[in-house]
Amino acid sequence: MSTVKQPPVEAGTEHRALRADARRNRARILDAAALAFAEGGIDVGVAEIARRAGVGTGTLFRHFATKHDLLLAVMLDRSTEMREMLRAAQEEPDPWTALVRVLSESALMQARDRCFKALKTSELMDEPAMREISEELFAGFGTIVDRAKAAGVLREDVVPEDLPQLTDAIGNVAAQWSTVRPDLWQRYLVIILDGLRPGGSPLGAVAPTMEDLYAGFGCAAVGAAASASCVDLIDRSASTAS
Amino acid sequence: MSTVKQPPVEAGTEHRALRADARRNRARILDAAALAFAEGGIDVGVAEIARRAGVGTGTLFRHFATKHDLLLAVMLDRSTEMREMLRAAQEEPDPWTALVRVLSESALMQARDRCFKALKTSELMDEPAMREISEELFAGFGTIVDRAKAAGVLREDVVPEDLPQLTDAIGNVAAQWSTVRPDLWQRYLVIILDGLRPGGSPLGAVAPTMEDLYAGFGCAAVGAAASASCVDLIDRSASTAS
DNA sequence: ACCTGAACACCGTTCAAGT
DNA sequence: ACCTGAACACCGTTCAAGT
Repeated sequence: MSTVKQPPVEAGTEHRALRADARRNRARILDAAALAFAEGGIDVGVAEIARRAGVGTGTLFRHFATKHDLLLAVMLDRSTEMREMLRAAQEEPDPWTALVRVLSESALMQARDRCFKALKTSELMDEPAMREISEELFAGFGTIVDRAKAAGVLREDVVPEDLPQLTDAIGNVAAQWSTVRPDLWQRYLVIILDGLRPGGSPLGAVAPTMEDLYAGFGCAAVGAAASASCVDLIDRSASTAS
Repeated sequence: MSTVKQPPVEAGTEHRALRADARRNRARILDAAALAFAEGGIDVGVAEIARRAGVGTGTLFRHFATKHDLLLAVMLDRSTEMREMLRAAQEEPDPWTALVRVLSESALMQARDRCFKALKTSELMDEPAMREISEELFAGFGTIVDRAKAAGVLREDVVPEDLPQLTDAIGNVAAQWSTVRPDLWQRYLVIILDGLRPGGSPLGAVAPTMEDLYAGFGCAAVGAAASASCVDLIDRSASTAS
């Protein structure tokens, strides 16, 4: 006869002596969810995840108060993998190779796991835990970009905050064609890499800041004031051609 | 006491003398849906669309047998706009400017309308009507690419079938930052344009075909055999740098 | 011939009842 | 302290009853 609802285990708060069966159930739910999200996308029913984990749906919601929380836990794991990938890339002696590794390996990660797409769609980036890891990832991007610039192999007007957009662009192609043409993304990686060499045309829009990135993730409404500068861009780009 | 279900008006079959009120309702539903999808994404409830259109949900489903059909009808309209945009771009005297226009204007379209994203996510590309229009769009892409190659302003190893991926990549950025940084996509457009100039590094993956593109849209399962060629790419790209 | 809204199936979430 | 599944709310879809 519980009149007050018991709050589930917080995501951040570390498990203070969970009962043995509870710990095992939590782990099985996470595993089942990660697998289900990866191969089925984020629309797989929570009932199926519970079934695959061998628990009741009530148990699932005891550990993760909402489906969103479950997805968050899964994505935090994935982000950890990404962080380790970045750390490895930083030890790469050649600065250009390091940049290529970051771009191509994050494309491969997105090709393998369907729920990376959810990072932009869903409101996952509002979570403080997610931002914390992102901050670390961005720091890693900074090192990669700075080294490449210092070595003179990367155009000077690119900033670390540009990298998420680029990994995204390539990752989307990699994810969409992962079965039919698993290597197709490389074409666009090469095109972008060529465009990142020093001595390119002026970029035409001021560099994004950290605040821009976070604001962009939370965006819900639609703007309609972007049409004006299009003509400018065409003129500028045309004058550089041929 | 209708025992047999009456099929709703087919999407392709042109309205053979709809009753006046029915025609008006159909138009109002389409308008309401287009607006709702554009600003709210494809997850807006069909009940809200019906309410905005001033009809009952039953009427909505009489005209469009399923929500998917309604979305299809809306997207066919949007594709028509895109076709007209392409036609206008083809009349551009300078081949390079024509290419820039196609890329930037499709980015702007995606920034304005949230449901362009649904084109890849949803199974909309399975529809014959959608393919028909796509075929026409691809033909337009072909003209743009051929002219630019002939003028010597575009690298030779790019094919028309590459354009959808590139417009997608830029369009995604445009859509995501449409409110916060409506011009941000231009940075990546410039980078990609620079990478499209003649004399770039070898692309590293064979060009996509029409069949690849259609297969990619229908893809549901996840492949896991793409990791091998990553190292090759890094080596190849590193040797070209500095 | 077309419109309508109550009714159904499905999915995320809750909670009283169990151990 | 934790697990469970029936029950609830919500949304896409249907259909018997209306005009």
